[in-house]
Parts: sequence; structure tokens; C-alpha cells
Amino acid sequence: MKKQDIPKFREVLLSHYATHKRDLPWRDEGRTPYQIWLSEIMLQQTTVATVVDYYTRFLAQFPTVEDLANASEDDVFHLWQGLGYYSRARNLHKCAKLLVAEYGGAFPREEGELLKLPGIGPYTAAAVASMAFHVPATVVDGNVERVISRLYKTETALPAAKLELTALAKKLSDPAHPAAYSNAIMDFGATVCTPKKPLCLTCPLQPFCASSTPEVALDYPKKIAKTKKPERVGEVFVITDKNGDLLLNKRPNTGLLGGLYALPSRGWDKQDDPLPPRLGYTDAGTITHVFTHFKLTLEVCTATIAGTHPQGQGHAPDNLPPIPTLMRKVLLAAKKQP
DNA sequence: TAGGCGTGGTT
DNA sequence: TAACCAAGCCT
Repeated sequence: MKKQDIPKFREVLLSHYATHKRDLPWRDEGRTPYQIWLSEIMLQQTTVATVVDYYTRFLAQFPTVEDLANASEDDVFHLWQGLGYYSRARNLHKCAKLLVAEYGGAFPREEGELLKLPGIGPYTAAAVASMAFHVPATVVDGNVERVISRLYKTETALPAAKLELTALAKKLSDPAHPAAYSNAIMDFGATVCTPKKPLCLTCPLQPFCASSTPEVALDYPKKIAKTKKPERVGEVFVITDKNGDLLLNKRPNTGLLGGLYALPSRGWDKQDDPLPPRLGYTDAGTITHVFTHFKLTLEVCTATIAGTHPQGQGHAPDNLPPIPTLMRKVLLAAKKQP
């Protein structure tokens, strides 16, 4: 795209956004920086459809950053359970506490200051600066990378292309309309310039685009081929005591499913959990679960003990601490096969 | 810097 | 069904 075409490009993009604006809760008039920040954290690698309900529930319980800062970590994880990437919840909580303790409960307005906060990287800093404070800042997410790469037919493969794409994105973004432009270009990627079925034939940006047909567009952005997921297998144990309580352990704060609670298991994770001695188990079948970097198959073993679980490790099934979806699957399998 | 880090929907 | 994808961040 020529430099003199950029104003027209912005005009067309913003005009398309104005007429195709999706009604999303974090986009409502009068949303606070806290609310916009929360939505951006939840939307990291997570679909809009999944986020909406979590977002609504979260704000109902924690309407302000002070409410979040004062919450217990378990309460935060409870609202996050099932959403995945749990370090986001930990950093969200940490960030809220930091804001209240050292920033007077208010977000900084500048991209560079936002970037210093836990859980806020280049994308989220630009998103909050532009959307919450109308400060010129260029968002570069997966959508933007795809749109820009197709507009210019960039040949460098991701993730190495990130720098090049960011430089191009900065030239295109509209400093006069930071919030609208950020939303517009990402919406455009999500609804028109989509990964699998780009709508090139009716695309309003076609006059500016070096691809301009689906056949060409689908080749961009170039990507490094991903390696196949390894498979892991193990056993997981559903152990009920005489009160009907389940045995759960809190996982370490870092690493996989960090900070959540889990049924004892063996064979697949970094460490095997200790088990009650000399126990006979009933086979309740297997469950499978796919993580980002491996596939897991667990044999579900159930047992009942005559005594009670150690203090703090027994939990009533109707009042469980935050557990990941993986463990929900295990409990469902155990319930089906009594 | 490349890999760790969840989950659910789509193709 | 296996692979891909979704408003990335951290180490």
C-alpha cells in the first residue's frame, strides 16, 4: 500500500466497523479501564463466545479493582476455573493488588507503564491504552498479524515476522481514533479476513490489498510448521472417605494448572502424588484431555477409605475448591461408573 | 528465544 | 479425527 493510500484505508476500515460493530459487553459505553483490562486478559487466546459469561460473572462478584484486590486467591480461581491458562488469573489478582497498593487503584495511561504490570504484555498494553484511555497505541494480535500479512503479502514466517508486522501495523493505525481503530482492525480480522474463509470477494479493503483473492490470502501469514503433540498416560484416583469427602491436593503455583486443586495422580505429571496405603481400586474407565503441548489419557481409579482424609485435604463434592476441567472430566467418569 | 501454558469450537 | 485456531504472556 502506498503512503498516500493510508488515510483512505483508515477511513474505509473505520466506516466498516461503524456499520458492522458487534455488541460486546466490554464495548458498552462507560466501561471503566478495570473492565476493559479484565476483558483483554480473558480474551488472551480465548474466544469471544467463551469469555462473555465468565466476564459477566466476574464483574458481578468483583465490580471494582479494589474488590478484586481484596479477594482470596481461591475465590479468583473459582471464577476462572474452566477458562484455562490459569497464570492469567494469578497475574490478574497480583496486578489488582499492585494497583491498589502502589498506583492509588488507577491504571497508568501510557503503554510503557502498563507494560510493567504483571500479565500485561505488548498486546494488552496497547489495547488498554487505546481502548480505555484513547491514547494512540497499536494493537498487534493474531488478527492484526493475519490482516497485515495479507495486505502486504509478507514472506517472513511467524513468529519471526512479528517485528516486521508490528512496524507495518504502526504505520497503518489511526492516531486520531485509537479505540475505534484497535477494535476495527481486530473485528475485521475476526469477521472478514478470517483464517480459513476470508471474504475477499466482498472485502472493503480489497483496493488496498496485495492478496485480494482467497487463494492468495490463504497462503498468508506464512508459518513455521508445528511439531506433533506427544502423548502421555497415567492414573488418577478418586478416593472418598467415610464422610463422602474427596482427597484433593493444591498444585504448586507455577507450571501446569498452577495453583488449582487436583485429584492425586501418577505417571504423567512432573511428580507422582502420595496415596493411602494398601488400597484396592475399582477401574472407572479412562478419560482423555488435550493440553497445548501434549495429549493425556488417564485411567480413573476409585476407592473408599474407612477413615477420614487428612485435615485440609478432604473436600465435600458439593463444595469443591477450584479445579481444572481435566479433573471435572475425571469426577464425571467416576460418577458414571459407581 | 523457543517452549510452557487450557480449553472448546471448527474444519 | 487430527489439526488448527482463539483480542498472548512469561521465562
